[in-house]
Amino acid sequence: MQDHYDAVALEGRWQQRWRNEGTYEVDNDDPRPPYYVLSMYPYPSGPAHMGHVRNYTFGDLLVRYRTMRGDGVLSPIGFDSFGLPAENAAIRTGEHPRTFTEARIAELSSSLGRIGAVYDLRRVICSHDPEYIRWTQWIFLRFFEAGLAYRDSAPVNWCPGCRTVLANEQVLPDGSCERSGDLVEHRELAQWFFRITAYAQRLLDDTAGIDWPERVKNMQRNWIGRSEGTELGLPIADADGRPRHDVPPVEVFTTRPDTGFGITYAVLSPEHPRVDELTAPSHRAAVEDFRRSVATQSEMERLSTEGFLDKRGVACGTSVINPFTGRPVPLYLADYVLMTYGTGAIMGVPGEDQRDWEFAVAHGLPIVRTVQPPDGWDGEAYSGEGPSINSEWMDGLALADAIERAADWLESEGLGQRKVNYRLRDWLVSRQRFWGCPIPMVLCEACGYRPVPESDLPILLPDDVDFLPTGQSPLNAHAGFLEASCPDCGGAARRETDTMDTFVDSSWYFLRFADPTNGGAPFSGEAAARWLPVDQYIGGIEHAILHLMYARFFTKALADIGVAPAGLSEPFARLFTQGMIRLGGAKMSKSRGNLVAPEEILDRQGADALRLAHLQVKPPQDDVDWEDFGIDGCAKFLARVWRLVTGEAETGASARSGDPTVADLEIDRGAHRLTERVTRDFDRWSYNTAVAACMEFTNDLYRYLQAPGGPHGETLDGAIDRLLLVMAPMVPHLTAELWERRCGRHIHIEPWPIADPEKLRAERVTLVVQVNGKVRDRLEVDAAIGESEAVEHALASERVQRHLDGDSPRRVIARPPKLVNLVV
RNA sequence: GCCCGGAUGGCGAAACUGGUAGACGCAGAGGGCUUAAACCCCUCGGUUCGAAUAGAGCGUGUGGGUUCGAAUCCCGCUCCGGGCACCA
Repeated sequence: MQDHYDAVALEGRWQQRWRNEGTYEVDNDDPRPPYYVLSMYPYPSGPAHMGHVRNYTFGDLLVRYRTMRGDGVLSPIGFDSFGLPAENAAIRTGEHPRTFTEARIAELSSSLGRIGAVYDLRRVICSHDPEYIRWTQWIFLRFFEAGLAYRDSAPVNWCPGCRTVLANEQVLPDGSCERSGDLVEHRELAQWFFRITAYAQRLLDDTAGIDWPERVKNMQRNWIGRSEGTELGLPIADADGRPRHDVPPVEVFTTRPDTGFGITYAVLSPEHPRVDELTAPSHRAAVEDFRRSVATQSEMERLSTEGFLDKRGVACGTSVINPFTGRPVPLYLADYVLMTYGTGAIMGVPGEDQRDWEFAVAHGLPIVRTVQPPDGWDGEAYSGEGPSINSEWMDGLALADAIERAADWLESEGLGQRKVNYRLRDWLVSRQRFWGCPIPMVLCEACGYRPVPESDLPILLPDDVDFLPTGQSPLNAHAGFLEASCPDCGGAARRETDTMDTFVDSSWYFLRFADPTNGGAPFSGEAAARWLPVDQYIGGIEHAILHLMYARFFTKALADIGVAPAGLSEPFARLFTQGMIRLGGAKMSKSRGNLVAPEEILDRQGADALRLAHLQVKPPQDDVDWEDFGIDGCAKFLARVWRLVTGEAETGASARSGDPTVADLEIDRGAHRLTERVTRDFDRWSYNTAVAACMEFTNDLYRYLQAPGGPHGETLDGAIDRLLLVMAPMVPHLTAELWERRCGRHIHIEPWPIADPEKLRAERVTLVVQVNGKVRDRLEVDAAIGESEAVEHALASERVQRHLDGDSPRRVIARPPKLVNLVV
């Protein structure tokens, strides 16, 4: 065992061996306890980038660790292989997205292998695989049957750059496209939706039972945005200011029904369906102008007009009745009232809402306070706690009581009812793109949109297509694809050319992994029940809302319609979100051109050094700067371990015999302590400290070996065994090689070492002696020292005596064997 | 504006339930090995005063508090990061 550490050569050998021997393949009837580790499947963009390396290193560590712990670990990998980049490349070069994508998959797959990540490669799935398409479409049809998929005309976010509709989630707060950065426009289009809002409450409630980072759960709760309030009707006023009974009232939603006496106006969204009906002839021209200007505004412009509320609203020339006072108040249109939230209309209560206050001032409307602001209040609207005023039968009530009383009154008078609103909208899944899963519907002139029969699945994308520079989906021009017959009447029909948002594919792939070759169903209930929920899901924080929310929705919906096991309500029992990698302060990404290619490091220093650097640099959940990585230091440490184990380092240990030395005892104890620390650190995602523990122990071994009176050969062997075993999940190649050389066995199927509690206990410990809380001395004492003995020792210390200044301690706090604090 | 996190040496960080602040690594200094350099091995290192390997003071963003004892718990503030945001 004298040759030098050649990481690159030995890594290739081991990677091949794990693949050939199927070391990490697991069957669905494996007798070991099931454990499902999943790293988010990647979009195949070519060779792995540093973010991939980080993600798959963490996942791989866990797969190997749990395997050594005795679990039957399901470790699958797949590719999120539909999506825009392949289609953009096709538009540029003419290469079919499928061949383009498959080349990228081969590259990515190979680089994942090169970092030493191991998977059950029999279970690989790709979103664009015909079998996967079949079951994605099959699920769409089940959702359609269940009323969870529907077509509706809706104002949509249209990205002119991508020439497609975007989900709300894909529009950035400044109104630009998440992907292309183009300004998103508003258009009215008929689109396919998934009814995720039907699950809003369950998606909210069930966050309580999953072991996810609080931050992510919080983001999801924010996104769902539950709001409790009351919906009430404001009757339309006639010319004399009396309520009309021949037309329905304007419905508004409010969280503050207690402010009802302060309603001094009402506002409709410009898109509200009753605008025409409720506009007086005298105001029609102004209202029409206003609606046109709003429609052509981008989200950005609409936001930028903040602060000029006089220009952002227009009067309708009609009035509605404040049901609390019975008096008429004017009706307006304003662009800040959204048709997509609540009822698309609001009541204006300037006294308690700052935006309403500003609107009232801009339009010369009266302001009536209905909550008494605190003394010295010099602000405008007051939305805090306080007794009701100017509110007749509510006067004097505290805020919470007033809200209840007002809601009760509205309900008892038949004027309104309590209601819960959510910010969450239905999921728009239509994309006017080619490279996605076709939506399995046809449009029959006679029957309308009809689902294609199950026997026709999968509906596949044609190969003979031309990509136009306009970016239009070539499906619209492909006669063979378009042509269809109606499954109901048999008449001519046109196939749907919209494809599904790629988030649909990633909303159920983790279920398919449980049963990836099932030809009669997306997966069997039995297989899903065995593996799901995923025991540990690992991915980037950037998926905190979209992917994770959609996957949760799918899991619940599939369980409800009897496809997934009834008891399966959540897909991912535990979630870990790793931090991003930055370079020069910016997130590393292809579009920024600041990628560091892992391949170069793999060629030079090897996968183990790169993996170790990822583990060591920072706590895994933190964002990390590439500048902070110490690859060289990690490579140096691995070479140090190599020399220690192969005996290149001078040991002389094997020559020793006889009674155990102090070094023997301490090294043995250190080895058990190492085992304990690494185990605990793995279980709590503290990989940086696990690496530190290994380095520390290695340093200790070197020092002991050089000091006179070193350890016996057996002690050293035992210590090295433990060191290699606990390092195996982190640096799998080096440890596998050294282990095989030592004992001819395969380290990755060895059992995980257990720390002997007896050996964790030290015999001598440091007793800290404080005087008035300041450390004045440190004494080596027996670990079993008693309280009085510890105090005795402390008082005997010369340094301590000096600080006691002749006094005897007024109070003694003894925590043997670690600390004595003398108070004078 | 609302909701979450953070803040510790030159740098990344560690400190399990309040009990030795700075483990481990990077960068740095010194020494050993070597004809020499690299590699490798060992040692040092928060800061101030001090000749000191003597001793002492000060130190975990900031101001208070609780406690024998606070990086850790409580209250106020500052700064940084993230999420949501005309949401009625």
